[in-house]
Parts: sequence; C-alpha cells; structure tokens
Amino acid sequence: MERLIRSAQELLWERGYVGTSPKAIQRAADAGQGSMYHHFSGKAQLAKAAIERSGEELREAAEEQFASPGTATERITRYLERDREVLRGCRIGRLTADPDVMADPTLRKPVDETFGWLRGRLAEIVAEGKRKGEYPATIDPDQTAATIAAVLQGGYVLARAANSDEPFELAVQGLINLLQEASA
Amino acid sequence: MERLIRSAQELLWERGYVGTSPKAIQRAADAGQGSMYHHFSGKAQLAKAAIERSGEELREAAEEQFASPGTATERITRYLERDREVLRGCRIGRLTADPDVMADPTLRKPVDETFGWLRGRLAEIVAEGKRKGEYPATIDPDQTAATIAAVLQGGYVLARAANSDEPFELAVQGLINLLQEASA
DNA sequence: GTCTATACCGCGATAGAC
DNA sequence: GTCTATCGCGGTATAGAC
Repeated sequence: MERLIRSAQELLWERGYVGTSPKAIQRAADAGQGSMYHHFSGKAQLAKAAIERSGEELREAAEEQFASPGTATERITRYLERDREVLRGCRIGRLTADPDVMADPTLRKPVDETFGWLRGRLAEIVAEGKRKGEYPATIDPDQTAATIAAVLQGGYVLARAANSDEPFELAVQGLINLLQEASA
Repeated sequence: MERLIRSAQELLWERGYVGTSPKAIQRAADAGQGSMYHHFSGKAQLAKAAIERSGEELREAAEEQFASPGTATERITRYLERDREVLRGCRIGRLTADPDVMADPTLRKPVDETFGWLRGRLAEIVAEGKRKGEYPATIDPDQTAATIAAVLQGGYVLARAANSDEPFELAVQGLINLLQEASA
C-alpha cells in the first residue's frame, strides 16, 4: 500500500493522471489488481493519496530553504537555486495540465492547497524583507510571491520545451537579478 | 481537413496529446475515420500540424504587442497584460506536460521553436531597452526574457491550480513592478 | 488481504467497398 | 475522398475463490 502510493507518485509525475493506468501503477508497485482495489476505491482515490503525499514533500523541501538564516533575498535565492530535477518538472504543477484532475475537486484540492501554502509562505518572507528595509514600499508581497512561484513553474515549462535545463536557469537568475535590483 | 486541424488544436489545448483520441477529433470536426486517415498518417501527424498552427498563431498574437510603439517596458507590459483566457492555459506550454509529445522529436520541435522564438524576441526588446538607457547594465537580456516568458507560463499553472485568474494577475503585476524598479 | 477471471469499452489503425 | 467493418490491445472495474 505504501508501495502503491509511491509508485503512483512517480507515474503521476512522469505521465500525469490521464496517462497513468491502474495497471501500470500495480506493475510498478509489484502488486496485484485485488490488492489495489482492496486499499483504494479506484484510480482517483489512489491518485488523491499520491498527490497529497507529493504536496507534503514539496512543502517540507521548500521549508528547508525558507527556514534557513539570512536576508529575505538570500533565503529566496537559496530556494530558487536549490538542486532540482529540472527536466522532470514539478510533480504538483504538472497536474494542472490534466483535465481530469482539474475537473475533480477532490483531486484539485491538494494541488490548490500546495500552491496556496507556497505563495503564502513566500509572501511572508517578502513582507519580512520589507519590514527590515530590504525592499522598498512599492514591492507588494502577494504579487512578488506569485511572481517567484510562477518563474519556477514556468521555468520548468521552458526547460522541457527546450529539453535543456538552460531556460530554467536563465529565468531563475533573471528573477534573482531583478530582486537584487529592487533591494539596491 | 482544415476542420480536422482546428478541432485537433482545440482538443490538444483542452486535453493534451495523451488525452485526445483520433475519434474525438473526428467527432469534433464532423469527419469520418476514413477522411482523417486519408489526409494524415495518424494521430501524431495530425497533432504535428495542429501544434505548428498553434505556434504560428501564438507568434502572430505576441508580435502585435511587441511591434507596438513605446519603451521596452511599455511593450512588454502590453504583452503581459494582454487579454488572455487564463484558465485555459497556454496551448503550447501545456504540451510540455505531455510525455508522448516530449518523447517524439517531431512533436516537441514546434513547441521548442515557439518558445525559442518568444525568448529571442523578448531578449531583443530588453536589449534595445538597455541600449536606450532604460535598463541598467546589470540586466541580462536572455535571462530577463526567460523570466518574462516563465512568469506567463507559471502564471497559468498557478491560476489553474487555484481555479482563478488571480494568481496569474498577481504574478504578472509583480513582474511588471520589478521591471519598473529596475528601470527606475 | 491478495489472486485470477471476466466484462465492457474505447483507443489507434487497417481494409476494402463505394 | 469518404464510409463502414473489423481488429488487437489496454483501460478501469467487478466478482468470487483462496
């Protein structure tokens, strides 16, 4: 059952919801039909468990950099420059391209909550930077937080299109540069 | 045949490559099996035609704002703030989530070229802004171009996750603000 | 709890008539 | 050029044995 969730996470990451069959998950998890349908009511419920798990992991990974010491720009930069498997894309962001996930509220919810948390957390850090005089009053925390999250998500898109990490790295460095200009 | 391509464009936009069946395209185009397989060798080739068409349309639409008068920031802002069907996402960017598209070089090519063109075009505009003293020397055109394109692509992702235009608008305004700070 | 068998459906493509 | 018939395969789920 643990293996089923992990395998579902991997396959959802790689092939999305529409592109992932229960059978493929079972094969990857080395489990039979009966086992899967005993623990889960079907594909959707297993996917829900897998998406929630991936969301938790994303939060934990991000919080590592967010909670690190330094200025707001330093912590954001550390988050942006963290090692990532760029060409695999974002496990959560990927799912927004999936019509069946977006159409099912119970599947969209963990996706929504994950990005809601991420943007909120980034906004807090930017707001803290403003309070400490790192950023000018013209910087809006909610806007800037959305911009930061968007650059990552969009960076993945550009990288996959080009089949190269480069556009991702460019986009991230461009953003870091803009943030530094703003705080200068 | 024209109808087949248009229908394929719509369905690829909405459901992606994996989620779109030849039969669904035929239904949408009001065409039969025979008709489709007469004009195209199969799903992949029809998809290729549809993606190329969508790429052309994206370029034309973008060039409208790029070619408009004003400073670099003004033209970029006009492009960013253009009316978009945010919740439908980007017809081209969407395809980067599709494993079968990414795995097939002939399908990935038009995606790659479209974003290659877009980033190049944005880089030209930023470079022009630098020459005219609008941006400081510390601004890198290629980086900034990638950042701008990424904010749009990522904005779509965040908006779809939230089922609301708001995160997209926030991300775009956050970027515009940063660009203005940089040119101030 | 896990297994195998079975069911029904739609996918993607081919064949051959018209 | 377009139509209908047909094919083999895999998706998603259920049933009932063990």
